[in-house]
Amino acid sequence: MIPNRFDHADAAPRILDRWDTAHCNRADAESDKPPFTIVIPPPNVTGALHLGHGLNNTLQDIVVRCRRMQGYETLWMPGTDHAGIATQAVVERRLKEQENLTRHDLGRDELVRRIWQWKDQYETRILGQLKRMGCSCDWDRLRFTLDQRCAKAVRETFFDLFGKFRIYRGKRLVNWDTFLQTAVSDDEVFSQTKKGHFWHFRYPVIDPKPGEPTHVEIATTRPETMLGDTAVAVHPDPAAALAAVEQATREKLVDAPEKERAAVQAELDRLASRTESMLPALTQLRDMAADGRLVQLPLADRAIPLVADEWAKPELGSGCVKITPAHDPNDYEVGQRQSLPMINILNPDGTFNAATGKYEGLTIPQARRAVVADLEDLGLLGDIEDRDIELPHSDRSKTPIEPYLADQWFVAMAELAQSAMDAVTDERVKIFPARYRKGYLDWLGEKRDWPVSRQLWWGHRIPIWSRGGLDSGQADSMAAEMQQIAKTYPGQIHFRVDADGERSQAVFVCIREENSPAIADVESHGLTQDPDVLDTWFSSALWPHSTLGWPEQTRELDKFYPTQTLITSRDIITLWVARMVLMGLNNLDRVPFDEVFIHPKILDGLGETMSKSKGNGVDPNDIIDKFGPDSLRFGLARLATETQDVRMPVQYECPSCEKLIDQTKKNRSAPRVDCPACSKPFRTQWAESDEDKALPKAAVVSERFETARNFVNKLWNASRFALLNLEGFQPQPIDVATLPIEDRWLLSRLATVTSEVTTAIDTYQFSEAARTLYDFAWDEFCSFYVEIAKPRLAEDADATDRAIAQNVMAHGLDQLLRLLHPIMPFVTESVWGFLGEIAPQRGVPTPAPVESFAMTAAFPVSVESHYDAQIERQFSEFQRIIAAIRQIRASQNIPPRETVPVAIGCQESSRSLLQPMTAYFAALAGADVQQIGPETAAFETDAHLALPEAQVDVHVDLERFIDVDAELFRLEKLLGQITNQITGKEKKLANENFVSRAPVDVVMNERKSLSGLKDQQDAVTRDIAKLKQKA
RNA sequence: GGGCGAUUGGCUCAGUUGGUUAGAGCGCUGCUUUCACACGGCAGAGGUCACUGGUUCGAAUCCAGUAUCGCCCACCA
Repeated sequence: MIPNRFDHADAAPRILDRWDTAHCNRADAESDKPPFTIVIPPPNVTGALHLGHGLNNTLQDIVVRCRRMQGYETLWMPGTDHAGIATQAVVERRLKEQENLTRHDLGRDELVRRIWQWKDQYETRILGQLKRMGCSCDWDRLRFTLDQRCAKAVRETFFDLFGKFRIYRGKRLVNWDTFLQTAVSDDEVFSQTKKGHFWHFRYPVIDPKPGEPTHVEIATTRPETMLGDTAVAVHPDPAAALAAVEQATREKLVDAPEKERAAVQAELDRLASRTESMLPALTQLRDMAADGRLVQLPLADRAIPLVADEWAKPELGSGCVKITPAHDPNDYEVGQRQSLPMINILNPDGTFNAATGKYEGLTIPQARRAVVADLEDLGLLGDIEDRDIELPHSDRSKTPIEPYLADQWFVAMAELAQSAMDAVTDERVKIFPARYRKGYLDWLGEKRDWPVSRQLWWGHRIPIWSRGGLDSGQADSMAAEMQQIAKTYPGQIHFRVDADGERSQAVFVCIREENSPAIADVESHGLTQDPDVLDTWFSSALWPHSTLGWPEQTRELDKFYPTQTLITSRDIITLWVARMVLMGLNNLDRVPFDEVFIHPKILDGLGETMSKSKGNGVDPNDIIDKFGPDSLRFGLARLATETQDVRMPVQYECPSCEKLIDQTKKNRSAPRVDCPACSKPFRTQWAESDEDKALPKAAVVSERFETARNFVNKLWNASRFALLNLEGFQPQPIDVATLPIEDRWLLSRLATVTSEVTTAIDTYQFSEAARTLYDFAWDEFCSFYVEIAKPRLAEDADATDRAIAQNVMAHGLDQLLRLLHPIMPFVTESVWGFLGEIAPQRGVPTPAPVESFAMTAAFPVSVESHYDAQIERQFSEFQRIIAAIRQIRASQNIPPRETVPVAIGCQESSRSLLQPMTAYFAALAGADVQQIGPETAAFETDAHLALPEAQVDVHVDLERFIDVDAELFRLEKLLGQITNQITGKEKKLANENFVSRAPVDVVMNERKSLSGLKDQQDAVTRDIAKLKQKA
């Protein structure tokens, strides 16, 4: 009646439905129970979830379910992240591909509307994935980083920081994406090596004095930027700098490996000759710089200064370097140090602007050709070297990045960063594993101000209105007007007047609320709102409190903040975790979470991170389809160890024959693959042609989940056995002390396992928890307890004992289901339902009615009084005897159905234990135990195995089965092993140092085990002699 | 360039404070299909724990160095 496979596809949706109807996931802010809160790391709405998210959310759900069962008022706050630039870029790219439109064709409102559509679509998909995995979030509380609640928190925070002067405006070089026309953050930039050139050219010195050079030679990979040059730099102390480099190279030569010596030597020679040939000229240029001398910037017809700055490396190029502060990050630094003007030569779309005169309107490549040609005409062009150039590219648009000077809003980090560092150093926030503390502290320690403006349309619009170009009189009267507005709407605006360019001033007003009446007043004075939006991490940083309703003083906030733990991946420790800490402290003066657990990353079989762009990404849904949600979860938890990233070889599943085909670099980027098994083709995510698209699609899966799937099946079937044998179950109180040894053994093991699993989950050792449960369920509960219980549960068994066995079995299964539920919620809930029907009241020692859901049942607490070391030791003796009999049987090829006579030589104390277990020897090893006790005699045709640790001799009667050769082979091999060990131990004990220095108990143990081995050796030798005599 | 981590049977990984014969799953070999489960059961083969030194009575484990791989950060006129 109950099928022999767990049908997850059928059961899981119904179980989800039942949990949902009973509101099992819901957290109640009015509850008296202690709170336990986790906020989800909100997945980006850019696309569907992959296995990395699968892992992240599985681990959270394990903790959440465990705490819920432990009686906490548990809130797992779900939501998604608007992911600013990433989402906008995805939608813009699609717009381009499908409709050949840019965002400017649509306009701001329409583009944002399209992105909302996209968001709705993917949010639905993401939530569907999470729900299918069994994530027990409180779905009614679903948040989005761009929803009204979050918007309110964002504005309140911005307003507060602005008022505290922790938000300021400044010009900075940003990574400019000329395609998307926006600044992108450093982490959205990747480098690509391109073939390029190193161009040398000369700038004329203005009015050279006699003996001075007429030209300064510089070299660059970006000739067109010379139009924005505002200086030429030379090192302030070229002699010392050269000497330092030479010294360093000489030291390198000393310990350079053989194959590199020649290269290092050549470099040293080059430096030496360079010092000789160039030092005088560089020194002279340095003096000229100190003298304030100018050079003529060709094509732009500007005089620019020679400056002395350490950025100019005398060992490189010509030793002089052109300085373009507005278009190069390093030159920008030099410009700041040397107070140089900064000339922007680009328009936002990457074309040259009016400042470049006749080059206006040219694209960068066009301008480059023009500049080079013009310099050549002027005779100022020198050598052109070939060179590989690392060119930064935008991760989003895949186009080259231009460093670009732009107005940006910044968050001043000095105090905020310090507060977040303190929280970790004084352990208000604990990071696991602890090694990740360093990265967190180092990054915050730099206290670099946080640029928060993004030139995007998708995000929280910066709540600042401004008007620039004011003279000082206008600025004063504007300030007075704003003062008036501030009075009219108390607490609604902050304003300040600031410099705007060289001569004029600007007024900036920050408005607190989205629908503030102050907005109309402010705008009536000609102020307009900043078009930029905030960095997506600004709203993410508020996630733990914005989702609970801050800045409102809600019951939820009171009950569920601060949260207890955060489970996330290591690449956002700085971007997200650190910022949540400092924002939590700023807004609520309390850290947002007590503990942070950083879990491993999932890599594919080639050791690469999974991503859709590589084609090795795995959709959790595909794994669920093939293996079921419990297998997905168990498999991930089992692999999530503390030290290692998870290496997960990935396969295509052939849609025709269901064979798994290993992914290789080659086939994972192909649009179609021919199945090597059935030779039918299938398509991949890359299919483009209509022909390919018509093929069936292969799911990308991993056979790594097979073990977990088998485990689910094992548990299901053990449960099935128990259920089938609980017929007529009657709850009754149990006197544990009078139970047979196997029952007390099970209770003792349950006590141990419960405490181990609890500790493992408390300390984020998910792999350990999963393994402990796997081993216990499979090797102990199924392989021993269930097997032993079989005769006791049989219909013809003693009725009294059968009733007891049923009670213990029901209890054992009950406890196992509870322990496994956080990791495998579906199969356990399913079995829980069946068990509840047949045994609605259960428990040892006192039966009680059970909860209707495993999900809301109490998590087991280790019953210390059930732990019994003596029983566990005795039982393992029993297990070892079983193994010994099986070993002998196997070596003799005794057919499984045959029963063999067995004699067990043991101490008197063990006899009373083993005697009642005769039936189990029969059931587990096909043994007919004829004698047990100290005076046991060997059989006439005897196979003998000594278990010295247990002081037990196992004899099997081979009368009917003897295969002399096989038995001799077994004994000779055994003798060899024993002899080897004896040799090792004798050697060890002969070592005077060992005997005198090692602890007494270690030495004693060695002696004891040696004498045991020697007895065994004698016995085996005798057995061999006897056997040979016989033969 | 700086930091972090890894290197254990064919594959993927465990291995607690140094202490008997280094474990598991998959794969492999042999046996096994009325009796919960063949997604099962039993037995077995397979490892000089990356390398070189050191500390120690004793090292997969601690220390130093080397090699390879991975991740993060910085830098690249």
